[in-house]
Amino acid sequence: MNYWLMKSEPNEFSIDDLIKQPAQTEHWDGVRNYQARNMMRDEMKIGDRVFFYHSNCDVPGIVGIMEVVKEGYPDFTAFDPDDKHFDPKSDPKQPRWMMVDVKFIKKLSRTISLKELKQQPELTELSLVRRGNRLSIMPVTKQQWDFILSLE
DNA sequence: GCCAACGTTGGC
DNA sequence: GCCAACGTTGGC
Repeated sequence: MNYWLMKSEPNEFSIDDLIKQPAQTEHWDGVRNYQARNMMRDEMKIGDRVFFYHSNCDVPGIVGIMEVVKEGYPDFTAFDPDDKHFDPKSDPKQPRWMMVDVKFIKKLSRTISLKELKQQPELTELSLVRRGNRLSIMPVTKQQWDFILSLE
């Protein structure tokens, strides 16, 4: 099993929004970055665990856990001219963007803030805390995963 | 293939 | 709202 972290702006889609979805499952659409796309297309597998991270908000940080329940498939929002994430260059016959489905597992008892994560010597290799890293999806090692959960 | 211009991300 | 960092685009 692999571990991941995925960012979302809570005023766009928060962990509480995920909880409200049917089967507490939602497709993770709108990723328009090739590196992140490749991870969803090639590496994320059913059963993988994912931290839900709230970005661009009062207290950026990890707020919960979800799991991958459907592996990479075309992000259909790219085909919809009315969608915010419409990309005219993504051809349905040869989709440019991919997504996975994720299912809610749990909320953490508290937000583990970015500030706190940055203070941990154990996490200096975590992409999230590295300067200038803006990837919205990133891998987390098992060691990092377990350590982060030990902070809760 | 280089690189300047531009757009986006996201912390602060 | 600012702006640093980074990715993408497109002219050449």
